[in-house]
Amino acid sequence: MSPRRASSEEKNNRYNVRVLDRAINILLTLADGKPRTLQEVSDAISLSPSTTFRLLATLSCYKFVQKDALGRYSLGLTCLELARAYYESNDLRKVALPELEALRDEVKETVHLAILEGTEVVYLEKLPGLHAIGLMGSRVGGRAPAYCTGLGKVLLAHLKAEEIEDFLRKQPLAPFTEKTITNPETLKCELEQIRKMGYALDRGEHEAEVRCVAAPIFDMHGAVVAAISISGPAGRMEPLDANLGLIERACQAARAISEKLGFRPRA
Amino acid sequence: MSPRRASSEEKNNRYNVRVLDRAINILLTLADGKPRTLQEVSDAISLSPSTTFRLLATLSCYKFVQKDALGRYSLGLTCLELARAYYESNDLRKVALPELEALRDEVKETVHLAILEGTEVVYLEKLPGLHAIGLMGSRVGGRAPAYCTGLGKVLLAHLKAEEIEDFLRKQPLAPFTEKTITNPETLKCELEQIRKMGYALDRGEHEAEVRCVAAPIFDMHGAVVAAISISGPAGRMEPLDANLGLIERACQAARAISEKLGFRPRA
DNA sequence: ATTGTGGTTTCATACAATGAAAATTTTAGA
DNA sequence: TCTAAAATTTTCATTGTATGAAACCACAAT
Repeated sequence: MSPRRASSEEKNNRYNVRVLDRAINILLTLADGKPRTLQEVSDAISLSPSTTFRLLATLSCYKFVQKDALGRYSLGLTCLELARAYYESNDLRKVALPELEALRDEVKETVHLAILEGTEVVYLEKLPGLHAIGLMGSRVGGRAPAYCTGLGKVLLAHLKAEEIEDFLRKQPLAPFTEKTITNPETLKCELEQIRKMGYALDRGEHEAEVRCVAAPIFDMHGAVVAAISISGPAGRMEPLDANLGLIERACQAARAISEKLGFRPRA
Repeated sequence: MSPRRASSEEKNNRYNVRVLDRAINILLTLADGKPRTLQEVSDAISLSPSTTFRLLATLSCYKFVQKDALGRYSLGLTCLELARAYYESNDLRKVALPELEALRDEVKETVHLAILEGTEVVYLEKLPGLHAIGLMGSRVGGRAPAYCTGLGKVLLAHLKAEEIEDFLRKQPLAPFTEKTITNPETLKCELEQIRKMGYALDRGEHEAEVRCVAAPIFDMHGAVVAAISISGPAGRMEPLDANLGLIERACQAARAISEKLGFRPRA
């Protein structure tokens, strides 16, 4: 699904502690959800079974990982508990939540809050729409490629020109649907547009049946730190460009959140 | 709120890797949500600033922790991502979810899924009721004391007698409300009752205005591995004992989940 | 400017983490 | 059920890594 993190030793800052590096690699490896035996883990991170065993034992004893009945390791409960802590103390999320709830209740469609992380979007909050069970694949803590989602495009649009070039160099523009933008030049134009308009549209570029409007959130320094979106099935959202009420409402909510973060509209 | 984990070095299994131990203690320390400066962290875990610095640098580089504008550390995005992985690959939760949704839609009240962890209950899933905004303090990944919640009591009830004694030795029965059971003997009787009846009631023992019905989930070996509950405001739930429909529905959902886990009703 | 505080880097040293290999347990096969 | 093989757990000697002290630096407060 999302581009997997390369095996190991990729982020060697000068001061990294080796054991920690290794232990973290175990966790990241297990983050794909596949339970592994000791051997499989030790293969995955290229360490001797004895070392791997000791690392897993330590992680295990704090419930960072757990052993299932078949002796295979997977992530443990502590991961969930740390996430709750992160989640609750996340200012952006806390500030945005009331606005997002109001927005969701008003438009009845699914509302997202997300940030840019590398070449991907990470969802910080998802409020499912009030219609039937959502067929949207997004999950809190989950990722999606930036170039083909409303949230992603609006976040990319506000990067520096050089960062955008950088992004294009790193990220191949694979087509998810008919509508996915796969030409770098086209994407750059689109981003330009988005920056000027102040919002992004997604006409099924990632999931064919999903349409979405996204708007950026600014912090007190005027930097874009996150984005929100309203998404729903094509049936209810089209014609998207003409749906000015929805677009306006998304932008307004984003502005309200920005102001709560200390953003001054006319700087 | 929840009893804090003691400072450090408490879980010294023979084979623990020291650095890892220390790094994990940093994470657990930061899990209270309070951002800390380098010094505060190094005090909290009783290590020299240089060592702490290096550990934090490593954690930081994998986004396990992050530094805010004031140079204070708090938990980072990776915690959220690991949790998502844990969450999605959690079989119990996956199996239970459809049942829980059906249950929630039917009774319109808040539905929980939880497990016992030490002397506390950890919520794995929370489906908010369909009435107004919930005043319930529970959160996925969060904890609550076992002895004064429906979920907790039903989970305790199915421990071995010796484990219950153990629990009572460790856990002081502090009163949260008028109704909290603070006498160990009374609690033991209550647990006995619960085991016989097959479900637990909470008449505001933790949060004064909340009532709750909880039922146990069994795995294929007949061991109790989790519990579910229906909770709501006293106004709508009382008279609780007489609310046989609700009780029956909770037990039925729990049984359905148990069977999906391979539990054979009449063994 | 001056001092002080907290953060970062350097460095020599001790000892903690390591892998090889032995011991043990578990699994598979007959 | 017993035997062989595989995987896990433990031991152990060695080395190189994590360590804290102290030097250094950035920056705030005076």
